[in-house]
Amino acid sequence: MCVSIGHVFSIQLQWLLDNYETAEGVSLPRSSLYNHYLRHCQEHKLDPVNAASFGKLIRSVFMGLRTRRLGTRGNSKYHYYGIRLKPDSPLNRLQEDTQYMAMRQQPVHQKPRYRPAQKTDSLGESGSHGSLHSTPEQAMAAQSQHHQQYIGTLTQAIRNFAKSLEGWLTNAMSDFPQQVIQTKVGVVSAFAQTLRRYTSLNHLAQAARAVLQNTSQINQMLSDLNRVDFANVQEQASWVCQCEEGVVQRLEQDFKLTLQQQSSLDQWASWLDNVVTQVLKQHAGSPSFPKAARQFLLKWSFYSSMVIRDLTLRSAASFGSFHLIRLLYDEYMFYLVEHRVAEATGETPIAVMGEFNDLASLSLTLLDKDGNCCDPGGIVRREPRA
Amino acid sequence: MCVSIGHVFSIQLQWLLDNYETAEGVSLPRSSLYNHYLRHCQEHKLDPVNAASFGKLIRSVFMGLRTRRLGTRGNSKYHYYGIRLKPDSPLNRLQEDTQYMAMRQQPVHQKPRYRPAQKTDSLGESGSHGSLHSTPEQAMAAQSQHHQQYIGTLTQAIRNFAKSLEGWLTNAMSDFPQQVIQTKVGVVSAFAQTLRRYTSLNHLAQAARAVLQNTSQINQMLSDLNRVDFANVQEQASWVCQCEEGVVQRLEQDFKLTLQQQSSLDQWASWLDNVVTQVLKQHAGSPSFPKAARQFLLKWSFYSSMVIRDLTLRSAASFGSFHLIRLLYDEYMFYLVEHRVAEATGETPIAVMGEFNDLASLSLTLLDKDGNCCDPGGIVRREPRA
DNA sequence: CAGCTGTTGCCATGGCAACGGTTC
DNA sequence: GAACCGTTGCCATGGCAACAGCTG
Repeated sequence: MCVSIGHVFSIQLQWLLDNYETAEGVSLPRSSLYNHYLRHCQEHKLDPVNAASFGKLIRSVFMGLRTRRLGTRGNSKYHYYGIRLKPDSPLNRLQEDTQYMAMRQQPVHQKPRYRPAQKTDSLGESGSHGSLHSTPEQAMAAQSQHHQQYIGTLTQAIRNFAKSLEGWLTNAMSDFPQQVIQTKVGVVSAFAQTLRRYTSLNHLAQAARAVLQNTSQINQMLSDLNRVDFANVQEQASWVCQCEEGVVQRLEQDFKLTLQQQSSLDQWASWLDNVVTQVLKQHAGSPSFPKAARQFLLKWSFYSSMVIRDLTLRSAASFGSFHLIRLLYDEYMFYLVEHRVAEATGETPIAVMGEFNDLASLSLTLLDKDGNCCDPGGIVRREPRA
Repeated sequence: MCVSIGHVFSIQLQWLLDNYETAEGVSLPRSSLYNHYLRHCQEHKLDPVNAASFGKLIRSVFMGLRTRRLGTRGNSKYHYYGIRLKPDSPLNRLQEDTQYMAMRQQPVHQKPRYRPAQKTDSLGESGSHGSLHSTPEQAMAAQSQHHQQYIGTLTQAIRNFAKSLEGWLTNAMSDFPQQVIQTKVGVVSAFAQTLRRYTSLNHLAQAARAVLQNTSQINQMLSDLNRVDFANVQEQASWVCQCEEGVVQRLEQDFKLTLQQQSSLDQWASWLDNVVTQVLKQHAGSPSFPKAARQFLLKWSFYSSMVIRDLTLRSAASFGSFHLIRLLYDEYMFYLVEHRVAEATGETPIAVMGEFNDLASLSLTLLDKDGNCCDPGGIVRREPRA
């Protein structure tokens, strides 16, 4: 037993020593180091310690680490200062979004910022990535290439919410940061609208994909979902929706199954498609088709809300994931149903619902390709702030 | 300006000195001290600093405060150690749930616990509450007077009870005929259900009240809500819900107004009541009343979801508040509608929707009484872990 | 000069694990 | 002895306010 613990420990330790080294004047975001660690654990089927305990480990291995909080105002993140990824570490390939900070790591207040043409040697000390972008412009460029890191922002925010909701509900106390800055809400053109919704959906889909590919999140979702009291949900919803219990149960089972199989967004999309087909087939050809379709959307949404509600009351850790996925799936459902209605009535989807078609004509499948938009994420994440 | 800041500061300071004093061997939960402070600020229309800054204030006033974390395993709460409420403070009346801890505050491991007849003097040094109960029996009695604090514990117990009741019963009756078991379990689980939903709703209401009383949160909500693109919401929802735009806009305006006025839960309850009345009055007396009522619930929920969706995509800081409030209001809407349907059809609410009435017969108003239990919060927060 | 902005010190809170005392 | 439990140390993260360097 002692042996196995020691063994596991030495694996962790070796991994740390293999991939990181002490280095003056550079820092790493704690989260990226910890995320690497989590990934490592997942790959080697080790169960990870939490961030706090990991901190102890790190500090016991690399003595003398200091703490810094870097980032733009209101967005500071904790960093370990005095450590870097080894230049030859395979992790460099996994996540390249951390090094661009390296160039700002000298205790600052030394000045060589924004001196484009002048290659200051204060940057030279790190032989690795930091120096790959030896001018701010290059660093910027690098940064924009690493937009992927923003994908998780939404889920992170929501997860944080889920976490803090617990606190609210118990303590009934909390205060938001006082960043109440009124921004005028201008009149937005339909085009801008469509564009925004496009990018929103795009980001949603990317975030959702990240969730659905993460085994531990999936597992958390499954475990949370299994705690949901579907009998209660049905009990309340049935009066409102008048849905057959059998249908609802089948959907529940199907959903869990699909989740369990770590389905891709593609597979989810066809699952959703199939649901719509099944539900609406009995109305095919009937003049009541549009009405039935609308009712289906209403009820689908209602059931989703009830499940989300249950998850909230249980402070399910996966609340954020479910919320995210629910948004995306509802949106897709909307698209699917509209499409069916358009087919059924012979109208074009545009006639069914104006501009929505512009958005909806993107299928999830399209969104599933590796999102390479270079939008640094101002859409979903909070604007840098005006 | 400096003067006014100084003035405000001195008010705060005077209030602290008036109500608290240093005292060895006793502690106060930080949250209760901070809650008192918030209440004081609210009453005097001062805007409060956050808990962290309040901590600085406290420590600058009462030097030498130490930190302790007391509570049952997994439920520890931070306390200031070395301070107490003054015996003559009016706050004693407000919240009597903190002092019973006093007798356990000696750094412990000293042993005079449970030595009924022997009046140890280790308790003597504090002239106030701690020493009023110099035997465990008296302490018990005092404790039972402070039963308010147990409200939370009670709900916790109820909930745990409700949760495990089913399992117990199934086990206990494992050798009864299968049908008997099923019937019994059914009855009991319905009951457990009711209890569970009662406690959930209670907590929801308390949390919502905290949100609605917090000016900065309200402001955040307003600002976020004003950014919501209701035109877009309506555009999507109208096809599904077929609601009149005018009605929706009026609701939107009303909602914002009610929010702006920092309405109490009572006022919100009557607002909701009024909404139901307005919407359903055109169906009064009609046989389609129940149907209309159900449709209303569906559409209400759908619109809520759309707004929440918009808030999510904007990463609104007040997302959590809205989510919380939405859960509560939906629940209340459910109750209201059911009640109306029962009236309209002449059935009892129970007939309309079985056991739900048991829960629903609590109005929000009842829940609005000051729930100041210091419930360690096992209800909504995640269970200690299995 | 006044106004921004990144950084950091001080505080809060919370998870986990170790410790020492109690109970069975 | 084993199991349990309250407490505490060490770590994490995050808000706010003060500071200092920029920028206009």
